[in-house]
Amino acid sequence: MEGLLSGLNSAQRKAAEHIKGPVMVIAGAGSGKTRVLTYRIAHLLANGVDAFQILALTFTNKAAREMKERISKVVSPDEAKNVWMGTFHSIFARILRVEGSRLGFPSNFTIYDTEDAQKVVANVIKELNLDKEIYKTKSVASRISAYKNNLITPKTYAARADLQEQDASARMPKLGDVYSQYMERCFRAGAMDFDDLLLKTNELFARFPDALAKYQERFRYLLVDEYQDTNHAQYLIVKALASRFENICVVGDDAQSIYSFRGANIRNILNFQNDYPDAALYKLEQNYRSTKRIVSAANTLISHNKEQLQKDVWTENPLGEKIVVHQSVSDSDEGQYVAQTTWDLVHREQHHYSDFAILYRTNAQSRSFEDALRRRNIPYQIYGGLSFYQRKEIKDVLAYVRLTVNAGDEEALRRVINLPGRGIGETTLARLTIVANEKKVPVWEAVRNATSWDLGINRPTSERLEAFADLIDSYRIIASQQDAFGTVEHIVRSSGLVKLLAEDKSPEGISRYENIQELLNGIKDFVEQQSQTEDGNPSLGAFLQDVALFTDRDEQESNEPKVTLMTIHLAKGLEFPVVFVVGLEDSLFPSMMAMNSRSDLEEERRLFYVALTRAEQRAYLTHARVRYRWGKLMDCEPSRFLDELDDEHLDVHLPEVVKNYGVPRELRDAFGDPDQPQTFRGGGAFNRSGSASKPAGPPPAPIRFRKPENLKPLGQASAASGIPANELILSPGVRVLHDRFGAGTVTEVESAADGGKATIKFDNAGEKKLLLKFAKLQLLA
DNA sequence: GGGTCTCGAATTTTT
DNA sequence: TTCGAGACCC
Repeated sequence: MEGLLSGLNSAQRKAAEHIKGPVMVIAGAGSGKTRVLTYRIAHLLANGVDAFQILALTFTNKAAREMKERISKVVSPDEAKNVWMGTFHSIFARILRVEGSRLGFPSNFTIYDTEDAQKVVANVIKELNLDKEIYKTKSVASRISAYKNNLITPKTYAARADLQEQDASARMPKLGDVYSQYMERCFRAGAMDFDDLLLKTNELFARFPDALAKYQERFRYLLVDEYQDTNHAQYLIVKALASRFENICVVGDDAQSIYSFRGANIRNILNFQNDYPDAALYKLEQNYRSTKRIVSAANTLISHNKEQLQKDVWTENPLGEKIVVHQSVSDSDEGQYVAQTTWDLVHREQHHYSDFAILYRTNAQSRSFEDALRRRNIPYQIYGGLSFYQRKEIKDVLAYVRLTVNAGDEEALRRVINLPGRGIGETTLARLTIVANEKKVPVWEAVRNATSWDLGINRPTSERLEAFADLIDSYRIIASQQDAFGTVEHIVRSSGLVKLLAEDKSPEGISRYENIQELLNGIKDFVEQQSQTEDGNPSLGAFLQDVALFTDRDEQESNEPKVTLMTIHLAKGLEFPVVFVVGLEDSLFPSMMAMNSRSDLEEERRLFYVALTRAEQRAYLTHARVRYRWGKLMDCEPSRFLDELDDEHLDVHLPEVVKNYGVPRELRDAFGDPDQPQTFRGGGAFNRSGSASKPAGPPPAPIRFRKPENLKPLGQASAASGIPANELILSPGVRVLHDRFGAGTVTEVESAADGGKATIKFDNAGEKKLLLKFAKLQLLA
């Protein structure tokens, strides 16, 4: 143990060894926060603390998993296993499975994801006959979510004139009704949404002091990672649990608080010392990640924020290269610059593709980079967007599973009752809902008793309903006899889902079919994993609990080095040798919606801080002068944040013609004039000078110069000319490699508005027609 | 009850 | 532009 701790610097070590009483660790970017948490837990165990008495809360599954792995290496894996470590949601879901009956929830309650929750809201709005133009599903759902995160229940809401007034002035006087009806429906379905997991935990602890005492007694040592991102509900849970022994250690960085739009409250960390006047404060200020220039630029940037805890991040790392600020003509040009620079660095400095990250403010920006990378045949991986478990076909299968485990699950029922088509339509469903509401029972009850209850539904339809109920009941029997894999395999076959998908021979349909296979493989893995641990449970119910909160996007990690593309939000906690922060333009970054208030703008600045501090060796900041947004060509001004970096660390790239203008404020004056867009629509000249200033090196794929009037993103420009970008590298006879099908030969390439298709004869998988935008094809030499 | 078309909205999103 | 929801028609 001593050896372990000696690997820490003095601040890290003090934070790890201070185990009694409240501790706050302010951990600057790259300062070894995870090391401290890991060693702190190891140190607790070494000092005789029972592993069962430690609770560590994180925000992502990934963070929890990584910490678990690290701890297993330091102490015995058996002991590490006994530490409760997980996300707020998974830990409290686990507790609610045990204690939820006190609140009237079954132990097999369903967890509704955001999509499910929104569907419930939409149904309620409809049933209450409210104007859906005013009561927009999404905004109603997010209001409800915000209330829950602030522990405002429908009952509290009814007593809060201020909130009601607020909603009334947003023309939604009935919001309280929607909210309480929503809660009622979830309750009846035996379902909790993500916010409920926190809200109900608070309710449990408030209403049942013995339950609180039990967990206070059990979890004597609390650790909370990313404390700056806790919302009010999480804050209260932590506070309640800690109030007995006050052995609480929170770790965070106020400068990296970027989730206020989800209810995260930066005050929680700023006020920690008010909550615990005796709290010890440790600051981790030495950065081990980035060069001096990057650290210094980031410090200067964040110093523009008024609200922050005082700290002084420094590093012993080398000075490093200047941060490159690059201006591009257009968004597609920006993509080309990033791809070209990546290619150059890989070929001239022996970087691997996995060293690179392209970070953007919004997901929509990924396209120009995909296009450019694909043209150079640079492998990349986009993170974010739909995760595997959010795909329709996967959710369909899981809906059957959910319904099997919890018959009350109304959203699951609605999803699959007519999938595949069983002649049960909207009208029937509406009838069922009305009757269920009248009787205050789950909709399932109405389905199950369709023939015996008087539903006002014709005979054949009632019989179809009963047949459906029989089908689900039969799954329940299978589930009690077989493991999760056997059950789900049976479900997808006998429900007709597989047949439905197998009939769809389109590339998308094939991909959906493959996803189901993938899901089954995943379940097989789960079952095998469970059978390897002594207290493992391979049942369907256990699988569902595992999967409900695993909406993670870190599933597929391949061995092949790839460039990473993700939003800055997703990049928090990660690091890369080379980082491109792209789209640094006012109203994109900072976002248009964040420019109205100082606190919003400060959050955007923190976001930029997070982006910049992901970089270890090199950082590139790019912005474009024009960009396609919402289908329109827009003039863009450089981000105000660029002005906030010190010039001495910057290396500013401009197209030759404008080099002598300086940056970036002047740039705005020179090019921000919307009346003269022609100035820089002389695309050709700028393009040429732009590429002339790039480091030498042959581009591996053809780059076409656009005509002035054709200044469009690559995909569009080339589609117009009949040669979609994707197809530039594909032609009959070309050998390619597909993730799943292996090697094959292209036999035909078709143009299409959506990016084209290719027919490929695979060596071992036969001939397939693939949509190029889905098939991640690699060229074979 | 199921398919097609048109209209409208469009940050970030650990769970 | 792109996606999804809802209207409309068979």
